[in-house]
Amino acid sequence: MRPAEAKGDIKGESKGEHTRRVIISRALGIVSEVGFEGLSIGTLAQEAKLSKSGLFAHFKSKEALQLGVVQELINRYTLQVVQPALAAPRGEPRLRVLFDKKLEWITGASELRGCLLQKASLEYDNRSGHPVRERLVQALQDWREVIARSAQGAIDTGHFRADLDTDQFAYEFDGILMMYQHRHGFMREHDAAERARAAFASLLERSQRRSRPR
Amino acid sequence: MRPAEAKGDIKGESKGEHTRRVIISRALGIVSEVGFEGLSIGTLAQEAKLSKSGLFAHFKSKEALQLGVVQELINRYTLQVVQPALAAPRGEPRLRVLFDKKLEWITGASELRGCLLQKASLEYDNRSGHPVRERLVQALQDWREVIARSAQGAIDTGHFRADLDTDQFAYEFDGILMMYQHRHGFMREHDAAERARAAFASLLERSQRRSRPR
DNA sequence: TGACAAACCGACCGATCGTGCTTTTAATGG
DNA sequence: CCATTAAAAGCACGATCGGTCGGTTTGTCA
Repeated sequence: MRPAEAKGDIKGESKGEHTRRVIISRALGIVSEVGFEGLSIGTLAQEAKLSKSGLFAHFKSKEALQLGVVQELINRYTLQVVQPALAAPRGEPRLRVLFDKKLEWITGASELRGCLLQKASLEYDNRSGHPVRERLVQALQDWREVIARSAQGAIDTGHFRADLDTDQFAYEFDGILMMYQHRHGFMREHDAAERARAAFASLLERSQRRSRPR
Repeated sequence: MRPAEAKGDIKGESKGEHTRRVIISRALGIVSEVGFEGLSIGTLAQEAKLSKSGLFAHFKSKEALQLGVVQELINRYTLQVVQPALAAPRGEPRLRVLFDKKLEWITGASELRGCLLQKASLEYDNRSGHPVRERLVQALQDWREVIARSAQGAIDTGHFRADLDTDQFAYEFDGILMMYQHRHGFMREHDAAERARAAFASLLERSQRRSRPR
């Protein structure tokens, strides 16, 4: 019979599960280099030291492979960006952590270059109905809500003024970070992080209470 | 037969030049659908009603083709976004036109979906040394300077406060627009334009004179 | 340990990729 | 109107694409 495949068994990991993790890990590296659509089975197999068919046995299609990669990306994003923020105290501190962690995520201490979610969203933006696109849309909606709810938390704690539009806050928050991805990753500007932090400081200031008299 | 196609017929244009324009025009459409690297000679030839080799004769390599497409993109961008702004009066009005025109450009009144320059910049962001990348970097630096210089103009005309950091202004200006591309083109949010305009209004307000004492 | 399923491989498929080389067709100029 | 030249087609190449299939190795459990 099948071995007991209880969910989330990291220690008792079967060979196949281990290989699958290796594959997706390598795939992430490739995707960050040649883009999402540029990920090919052959190259990936070579990278993972497997035969094409051996690799293919783990995913019944390329689309499933792409979905797996996207899901892994989302998992890492949640782990490295969202969760540290949720662990921070509510209000402005949480938003600062959220910003800093995403900045780190984009800067890419690891081998990943830039925010692959953003990259992927541009690659799939007119692939209506494509499962990968739908998954990305959902993930990025979740992300937007994380920002907006954190902003609402800052209102509740009294850091932010009560009439702040939290969705508008999320829009500008993410805009600053998207621009950082562009200035840092593509334009290779050395002072991109300073610009981003300055913009964020400005956003925070004008979101705080009694920031402007009328 | 002289196919005087209603499509922009330039007077002293030889056959080859006309065909080249048709090719690049079709290529732009394809690029906006399948991305920049996804542009293939075969598909493009079919679209332009040419044989693969017939098309290939116009560009000695695929890289040259890509460069041609990028250049055409830059030309259109200059024509539809930058020049209308330069025709507007200096100061805040010019910046408003710059913003509106880029918003229209992203929204894509034509068949083009979203800002292909942004799309391309993400596809080539780790292709260091690639001619297409270098061309894009230069174009986007020019764009950044257009914004910054327009902001400087607004300082000179007295609309903006004298101590405004024009580069910081350009950063936030473009960030709002990049976010619009994401919210409109990918997330398909109906109120993306309102969000963008609100963010821009806020940016303008806090750039104006006597908005806040430091 | 033996059996059986999971994991993996090598060969192969048709299609398409970018790119040459040669030939034919069409435009142009004297 | 014809000769020259430019433009496009025809054809073929090696490589790679996603994907299939039959068989072999290897891990796991009774």
